[in-house]
Amino acid sequence: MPELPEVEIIVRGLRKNILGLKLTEFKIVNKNLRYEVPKEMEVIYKNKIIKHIFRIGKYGILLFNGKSHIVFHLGMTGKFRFSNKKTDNQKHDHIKITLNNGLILLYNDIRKFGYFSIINNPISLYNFKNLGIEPIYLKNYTDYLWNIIKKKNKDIKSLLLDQSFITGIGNIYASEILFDSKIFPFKTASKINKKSFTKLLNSIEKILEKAISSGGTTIKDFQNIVGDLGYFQNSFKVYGREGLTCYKCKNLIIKIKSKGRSTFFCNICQK
DNA sequence: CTGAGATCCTGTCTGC
DNA sequence: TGCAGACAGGATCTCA
Repeated sequence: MPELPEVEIIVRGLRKNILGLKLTEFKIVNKNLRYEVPKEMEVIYKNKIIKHIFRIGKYGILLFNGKSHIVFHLGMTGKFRFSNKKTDNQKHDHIKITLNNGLILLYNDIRKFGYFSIINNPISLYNFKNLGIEPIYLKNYTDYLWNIIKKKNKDIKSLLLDQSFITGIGNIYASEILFDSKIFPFKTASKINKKSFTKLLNSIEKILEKAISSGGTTIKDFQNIVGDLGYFQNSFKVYGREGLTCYKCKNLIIKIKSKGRSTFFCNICQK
């Protein structure tokens, strides 16, 4: 589900609804996520106040008064929902947070690839997860990124999915970004010229911004915190369009599976 | 340093 | 209708 735009939408929703509230209970319903949810979280966050909520890459951060904060990752199927009923239990609910205004925030994750962890210094995420550049700051790191890209012998699509290069891009937006910048997904990164590279950075910014302003992408089940669906999928040019005609050249969109991930492209428009 | 493939897990869709 | 297999917005590990 969640690439940078979806996580951003979730984080904005949380900020709007629970910033400044106090947790009256932090309950672990099912600790089995990608990493086991630390039991002490139930004690640590009880009666703590949410001071800041923000996003780093595909991670969400909740800052509290005190020294312990929370980092969460939504994996493929992680989602939040609000409830005002204490008895609201659904299959695959993992975390139940009760706020001092009576609202209950539930974290549900079917495939359990997401997680909740304690973090003391959020900036340390950049180090221990080895995160790369935030898409919003790309323009400030043009030289840095160019120096990396011209040394990489892997294909550009793999590089875009590498969170230690640029953080936040996932499988859907990688295909869309490469179509927008007219770059063939399996082109070796080091062979991309400066002009295409500049176009690539522009496309990353453009596509991600448009996705955010569209409320994210809903293919199966992404929804924001109050249940609204995203609609960026209506703007897809290549993702999920294999066998359909390219909007630009009328050639058929191709799907290739590589490294376990599907890649969509137009082999006329993308060189 | 690369790519390929497996793995974690569950639900849904496709084809026979 | 049933069932096996493929596939899914991610990240990480092993092996070649």
